[in-house]
Amino acid sequence: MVASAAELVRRNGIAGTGFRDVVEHSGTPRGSISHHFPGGKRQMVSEAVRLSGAHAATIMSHAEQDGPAAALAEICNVFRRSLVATDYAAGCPVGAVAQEGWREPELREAASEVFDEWRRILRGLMRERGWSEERAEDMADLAVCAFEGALLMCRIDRSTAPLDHVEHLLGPMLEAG
Amino acid sequence: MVASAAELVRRNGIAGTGFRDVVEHSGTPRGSISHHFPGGKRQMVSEAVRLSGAHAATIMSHAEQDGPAAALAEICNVFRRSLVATDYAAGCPVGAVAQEGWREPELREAASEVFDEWRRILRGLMRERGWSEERAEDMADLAVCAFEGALLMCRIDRSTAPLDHVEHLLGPMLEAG
DNA sequence: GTGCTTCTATGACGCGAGTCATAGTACGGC
DNA sequence: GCCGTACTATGACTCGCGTCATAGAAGCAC
Repeated sequence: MVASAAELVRRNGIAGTGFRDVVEHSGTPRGSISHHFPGGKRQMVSEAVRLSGAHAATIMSHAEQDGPAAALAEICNVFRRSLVATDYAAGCPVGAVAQEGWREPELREAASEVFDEWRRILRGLMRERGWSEERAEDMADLAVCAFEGALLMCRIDRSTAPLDHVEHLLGPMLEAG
Repeated sequence: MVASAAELVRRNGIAGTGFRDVVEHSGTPRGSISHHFPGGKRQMVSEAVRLSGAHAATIMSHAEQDGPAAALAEICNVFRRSLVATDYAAGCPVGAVAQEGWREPELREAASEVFDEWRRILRGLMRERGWSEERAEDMADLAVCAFEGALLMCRIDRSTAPLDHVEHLLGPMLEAG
């Protein structure tokens, strides 16, 4: 159910994702919404964001031993495949929450933690490559920002070019301190 | 009225911005909505995006003679001031449409044109600095992606640090081919 | 089997949204 | 003075949403 919510939020945003859509998409019973999510929609979206964030973090960690550029390439590949497979409907659920749900403290905090973990992973990989703490932090910020922005722009362009360019330019930068 | 719509969409997104909010914020008569916007909400948001996009384009153009880094710095400064002045409520209306309104062809096209113009401006400035056509295109993509992503992340972090980092890292890159 | 907890089914409720119809007003050309 | 056009006022209508209340079913300890 949380996975379905994440998938639908990716595509349609928070406001565009209703409980009715979620139960239909997941095949779960409708009557148990308020039982599993006593916190209502906020809770469901919050959990969906954390799930997606953790998923992305493990993807990056898979390429951990190959350095920061490989981690970026890996996550870009996954999202690029999602984009083309869904005809550019699937963006990033965390970005969706950052855009629509930032007023809700619960959602803002969930997104914040996800972004922090992503940056922490990249920072760690860059430090292993000999980056200074400060430069690693700045660069990790840049990478995550560019990645999120690229997902936005890919949908608008109906093309993976922005993501390709971001990966192509940022990859070498992440390696060489 | 369009300006008010742009301002409200920046803050609350499309779904979070109703006609009632717009007429209240702008002080315009409520009864004339369907007269001025026969295309409904879509039309209003579309015009708001184009207005904001043109506004940002003129801001970048003001620093035109000082090169691409100055143009980026200028637009970053404007949005940074908006962020702190509104306690991190004001994001980018174009980004909001890219996230929420991309399914509506009219909105998608409006956002697409705005992004294209921004990239075109940056590309032109970089070509003047001796960049190759291909590298200039890639780099312009990266700059706009990182900028949009930074606005997202600034709201979540409640800090201008992501935007600062993007500007500091990207500025020198835009100058030196 | 009985009773308790956990989960599911169904539907009603209230709210706020976008839209639209109808009526009213201001104003300029002739 | 008259009329056509441009704009405004008001409110009703429908629709879909999140939420909640109530009732029913399944599993399980004893």
